[in-house]
Amino acid sequence: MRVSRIQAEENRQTVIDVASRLFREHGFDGIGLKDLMKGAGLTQGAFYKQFQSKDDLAAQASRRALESAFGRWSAAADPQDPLGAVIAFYLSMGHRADRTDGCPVVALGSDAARQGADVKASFEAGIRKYLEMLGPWVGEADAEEPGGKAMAILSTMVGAVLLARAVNDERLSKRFLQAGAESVQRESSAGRAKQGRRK
Amino acid sequence: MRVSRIQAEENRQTVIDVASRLFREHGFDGIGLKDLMKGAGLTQGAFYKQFQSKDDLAAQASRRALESAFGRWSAAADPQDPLGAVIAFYLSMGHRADRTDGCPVVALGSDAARQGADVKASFEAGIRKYLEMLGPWVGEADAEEPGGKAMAILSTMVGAVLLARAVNDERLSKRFLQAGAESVQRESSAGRAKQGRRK
DNA sequence: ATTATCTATAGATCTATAGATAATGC
DNA sequence: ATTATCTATAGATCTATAGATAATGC
Repeated sequence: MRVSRIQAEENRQTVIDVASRLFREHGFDGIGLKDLMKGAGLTQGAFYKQFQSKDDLAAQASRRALESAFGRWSAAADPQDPLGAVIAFYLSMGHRADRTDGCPVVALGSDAARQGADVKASFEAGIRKYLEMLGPWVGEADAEEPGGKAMAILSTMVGAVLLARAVNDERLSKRFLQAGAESVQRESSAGRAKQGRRK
Repeated sequence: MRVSRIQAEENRQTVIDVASRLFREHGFDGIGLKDLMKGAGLTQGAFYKQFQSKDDLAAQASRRALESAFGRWSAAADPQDPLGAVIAFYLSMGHRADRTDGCPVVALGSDAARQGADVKASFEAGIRKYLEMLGPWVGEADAEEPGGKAMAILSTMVGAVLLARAVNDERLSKRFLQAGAESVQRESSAGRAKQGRRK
């Protein structure tokens, strides 16, 4: 029954990956350890050799989910128009429909607010990375502290997808995504104009 | 043990009120029927004479929560500068700290996305009311369909509070709220300028 | 000898239902 | 007679732990 240390570490990573997706789909309270472990091909009994508690896994899975989402932004951002490219997939009906692999801030933001400091630390680290990436795109210098324009734009993007998911009417959802995209474009081009970098 | 019909109806309303607050605090999956009923001074056994299921209560409590939040907007909105007044409390550290009585879209938006059509219908109705109220404040005519500017502004407000709650660092939270407020003011004054109503 | 995973289980809690009780409503 | 609420419980599920097993690592 025992497996090698390498295999055990691989299993641990698989559990974190699976949890990062299943938590986004069902919420932290919406799925149990049994189903999380089953998703990784293991049984519930193996859990506590790998993690301290369900909260511990929630923190690690949140970190993993944010990293994965950041990777998507990096991959999508083509050099010509990185913000436009990110907006195109973030503010889309595809993203609205795909909680499992979508942005964890939207999928779990309300849940994260009820969690402990560890889960919030994972979110905070991921959110800071988003802001660092957004800053230069909207005409803000690389700075220690994130800029207000990047923060407002991220808020608009997150809010638009959250609202698009909270309603039944798909036409209304589309309008939230579209309105968000237009607003972000306005805000960002105003920023770049100030720097004399309007395209 | 039996109470009058009037008392029974009062009890029902109390359960809905209590649930609208406790769901915002703990999430739909984070609190059970026993504690919900205890909050209204009843026992769990009385639940199913009043509601079809927990989902049924979730839909009714969501409706109640949105109505209550809309009431707060109406109360806060002074005629001189209604948007400014709403922003002042919505994008505040007080609102960040008070999930229980705060905006249900922020407190339960991620959860609502996982719920059935009834809960989403409650959210949709409430969100449409928010938009109807916002429209005229940002220079949009009263129309059948909500305007894009109001939708973008609501997205920014919701997103800013969601992000402010998902991080540990209070300074970062404040900056999200501040950045959201400034962005909304920019967007709305641009709207009013177009209509020649700049103050 | 150590240990990663398994099966089994403790003890709590969850939603929902059943039957008893006592007050209302006719 | 009806019924709003109560106590009690069914049956499922939850997190966490205990002990068995079998392969690894020394």
